[in-house]
Amino acid sequence: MTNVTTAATESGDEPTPPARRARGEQTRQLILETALRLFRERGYAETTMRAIAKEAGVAVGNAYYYFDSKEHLIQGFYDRNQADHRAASGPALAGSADFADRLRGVLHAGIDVNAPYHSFAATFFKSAAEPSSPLSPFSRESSPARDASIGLFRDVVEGSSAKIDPELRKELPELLWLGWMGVILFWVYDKSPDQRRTRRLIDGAVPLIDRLVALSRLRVLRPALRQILALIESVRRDD
Amino acid sequence: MTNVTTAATESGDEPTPPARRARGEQTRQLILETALRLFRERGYAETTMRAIAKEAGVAVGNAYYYFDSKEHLIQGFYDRNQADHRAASGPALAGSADFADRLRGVLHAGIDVNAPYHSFAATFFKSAAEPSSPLSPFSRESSPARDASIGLFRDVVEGSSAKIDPELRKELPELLWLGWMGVILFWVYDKSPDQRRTRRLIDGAVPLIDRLVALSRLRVLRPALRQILALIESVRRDD
DNA sequence: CGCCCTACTTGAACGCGTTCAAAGTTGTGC
DNA sequence: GCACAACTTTGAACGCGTTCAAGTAGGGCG
Repeated sequence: MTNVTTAATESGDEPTPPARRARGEQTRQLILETALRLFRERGYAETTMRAIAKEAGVAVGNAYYYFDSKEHLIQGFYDRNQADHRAASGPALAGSADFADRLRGVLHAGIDVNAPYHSFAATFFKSAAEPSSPLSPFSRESSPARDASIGLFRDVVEGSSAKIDPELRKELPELLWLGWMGVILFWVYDKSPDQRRTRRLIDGAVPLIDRLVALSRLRVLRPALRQILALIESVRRDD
Repeated sequence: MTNVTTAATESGDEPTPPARRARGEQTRQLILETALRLFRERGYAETTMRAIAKEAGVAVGNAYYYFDSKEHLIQGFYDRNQADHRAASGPALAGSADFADRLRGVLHAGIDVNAPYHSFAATFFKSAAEPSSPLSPFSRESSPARDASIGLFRDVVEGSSAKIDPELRKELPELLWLGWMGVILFWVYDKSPDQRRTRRLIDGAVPLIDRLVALSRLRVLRPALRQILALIESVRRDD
């Protein structure tokens, strides 16, 4: 774990906050790094806040000064993972203009990136499932990571040579992201060696999606497509 | 099968114990009833094991004699809910032979039954999301409730006049159950008044499913259907 | 320099889910 | 009746996440 924060803390001119003390930010990073390391080494449930504090050389209360709860520490994991996913998707997005290739590449890259955390991800996944939790992929707190992820699928669509119905094209990135959440859900439950069932799911589903997307321009299917898009729209309304 | 887990599990087919002592079963029911009542009144997280014990007039430890954990109390909720769902589906299943009507009726009945528990269901949903949890809808412990639920959707299919591709017909109950899990997932996250977005989702999705199922018999779509069924099969393999 | 203000830090304490050794209760065989 | 074993019940105690009143420190201003 390389300390990425030094550069930021050394500069004496921070933009938004009063640039007076960067000491706190150092402690914050220290606690976060320590926590993520222990999560990886021992698992989430087995890592106590007391252990994190002790290992980081601070008091328990100090961790709560920087993080609202133990769960909030995972948000850092999310953010880093999202960045890794984009990086790992680079080759696939640069290598082909074929929609199916691009989608398959990004999905497999996502699984690659998450693979080392399979067992540990499963245990903290339960936190993410609670709708009111800030860790939920649908929560306001997760929206930066979510938007970044949707952006990744926007790149899949926009960089592809596929001819797509314009109305569908608009919705497709978010729909693909939703599908990706489904894949992650499947992956979390996947106990097969190397999660190969998830790989098969991706390889099998991508051609189907590809064909479905291509069919979206057929005039015969226009009413059906419209109906689906209308359903999505009507379901999205309200709050 | 190997029912060695706790002394608390149903002793229905165990050979050894003399069936004389049913006194424990009374206490077990008392604790369960009290717990579910308090969950409904105060919510899951806000109901403490101490409060359940006090309200039931027993010691905390006694609750743990019959239930491995606070989460295990929810299994009772599951079972009852499943029975209620079937009962509430009666009219819809008796009233029409139209596939869409039957499916819509069963789905709405399921939401009706769960509605009183919406806020509390959301908090216990996080337990269900953990793959290793016995509360997971895919777990071995949940298989009785799961099988019963799949059976409900089998009734939807078998009692309907819809003409369905025979291969699809075989898989359809389980697929509909999976879809039902998706609806529940959506419902848990649905914060609109009376969860009306979930109602709209059902009303919008049912005709689409109905049409899709009807199309399954078209010869042109046979290869596509085969491909989908093959994907399901290939993903199901392994463990 | 010295004082203040505020960002930061502390650790005891709280209530929680859970455990467990001990005690109580009850049916059965002698 | 008695003793024994199995079943049931108890509540103090443990370790956890979390809170909070109290303390510390270091830059800015007089």
